[in-house]
Amino acid sequence: MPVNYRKLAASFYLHDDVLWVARNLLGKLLCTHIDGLFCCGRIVETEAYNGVGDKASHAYGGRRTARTDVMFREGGLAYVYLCYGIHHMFNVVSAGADHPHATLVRAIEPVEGKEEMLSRSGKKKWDHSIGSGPGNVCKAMGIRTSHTGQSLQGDLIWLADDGYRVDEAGVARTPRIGVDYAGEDAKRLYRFIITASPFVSAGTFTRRFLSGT
DNA sequence: CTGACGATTCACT
DNA sequence: GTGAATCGTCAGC
Repeated sequence: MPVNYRKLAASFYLHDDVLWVARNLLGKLLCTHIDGLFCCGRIVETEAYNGVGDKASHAYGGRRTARTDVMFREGGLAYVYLCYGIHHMFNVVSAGADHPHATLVRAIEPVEGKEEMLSRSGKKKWDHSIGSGPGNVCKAMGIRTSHTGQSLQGDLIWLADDGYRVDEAGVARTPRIGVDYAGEDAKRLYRFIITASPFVSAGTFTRRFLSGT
């Protein structure tokens, strides 16, 4: 990892407000050293899943199963699950034990290891879709469901700060994507994006929401 | 054991 | 905009 990167401290993940975590993950670097390849990308889109009271969360109502168990553990772990039988989704578990908070990383801007990401994506030509959307993020970074439960203090998957700062004017909040089933919770502004990034997913939805039409 | 379905993506119209 | 791909998870029997 480049010398100016600082791995996020364990204390970052213990914050009890998942909205704070989701907001402050913007601009941080998601790094992986998987299959012998080092890659990292700057996080530009996140979604917060706010504990047992959030209908959109896998932990809603205190549901604790083999899959969701990791969310109930102390913050600082990776929660990776399979969606639609095909797509791997990477989440950052936060807060203390028995507070199942998670933040889904939905988009990154590739910074290091771009060739490896392109290769993993299976695409021939570079384009924004490489880091856009939660399934694509995992594909590019090599993250798989077998990595669920991994410590983010470890050397497979971790988060880093290189001093980059995201000012409030460059951040927007919208409802989350694909959680229409969650009733009132579907409307909450739990999605955070760096507005100017071309890697942010769900562009049509995002523009419509932000323009109020 | 069975069946319905999902925090999605992509090809095609 | 529509529909198919594809399989682990979980509720229910």
